[in-house]
Amino acid sequence: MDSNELKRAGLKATLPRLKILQFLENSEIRHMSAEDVYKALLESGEEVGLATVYRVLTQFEAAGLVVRHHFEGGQSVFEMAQSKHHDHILCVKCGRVDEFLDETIEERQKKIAKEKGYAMTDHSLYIYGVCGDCQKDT
Amino acid sequence: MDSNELKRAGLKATLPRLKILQFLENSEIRHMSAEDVYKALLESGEEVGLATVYRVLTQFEAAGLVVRHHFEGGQSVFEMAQSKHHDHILCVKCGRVDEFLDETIEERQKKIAKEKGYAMTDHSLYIYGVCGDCQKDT
DNA sequence: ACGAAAATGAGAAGAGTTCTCATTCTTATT
DNA sequence: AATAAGAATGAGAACTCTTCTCATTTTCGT
Ligand SMILES: [Mn+2]
Ligand SMILES: [Mn+2]
Ligand SMILES: [Zn+2]
Ligand SMILES: [Zn+2]
Repeated sequence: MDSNELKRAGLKATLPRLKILQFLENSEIRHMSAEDVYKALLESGEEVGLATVYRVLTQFEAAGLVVRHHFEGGQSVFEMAQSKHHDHILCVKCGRVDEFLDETIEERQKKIAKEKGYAMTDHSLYIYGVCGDCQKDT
Repeated sequence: MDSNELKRAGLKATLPRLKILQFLENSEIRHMSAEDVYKALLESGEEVGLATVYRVLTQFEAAGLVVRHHFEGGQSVFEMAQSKHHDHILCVKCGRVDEFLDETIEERQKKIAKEKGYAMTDHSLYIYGVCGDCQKDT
């Protein structure tokens, strides 16, 4: 029962929130835009408004249930929060997304922030390239 | 004469392009949105259309004269291209932007791309935090 | 089951950016 | 210097993504 997960997050267990949470948890695709989630729910026969999807994803983000990313292309992309932070490498041809965590980079970032006198709150790192599969296709 | 710089870039030396290029070159602020450029030109009495500013900045980007960044907040931000690539650390309170270049991070990124089988084309790294000045203010 | 408070959904609105197309400007050629 | 062909401009329409508004529906403690 996901309703407990919502309760724990301080959110009422409404139908739209349950549907969205279940969908995110069960989807094989980890990184999805609000529109992706909306369309997928529609196609599986679930009735949810687009405005609600946006609202709920933002609430999930605030509650720490999901993480929002700003990949190139203008839309926000969401994924279920994992225990450990990670960064992303994306294929500019097919949109594939891979994840990585590099402690050296993480440390360096902290060092840079300190050197520049900043109290670091966050960071975002995206590597763009052509994935192995797309390199084959000519 | 900036017109030569434009010619070299394969662009006709039109008045709007010259104005925008001069403004970018002489501005003390390095990182600006299209709207910033547009408003600044208006205020200094120059007549340029907003659509033209967007168009010209995109052309300058394609020509390698300027670099486009996607800072948080949804707008594209532009700066005159420098000889050397660099990344950014931004204050979430006042919007201040500092630049840095860390060879260790650069190398690590290449390594990660290789490990994941990607032919790396680009990367973007933003560190967010509270700058020294803003830490003082309460 | 009831009622107060919160959430939803449809569509309007907003922000940032691109597009359309009639008019103006640039530049190569006389 | 005048001309002409093609390119660039600017005003506003249009587009995309996201948030807001508000009437209606749902949740949940009693
Ligand atoms: Mn991820
Ligand atoms: Mn910079
Ligand atoms: Zn690919
Ligand atoms: Zn600051």
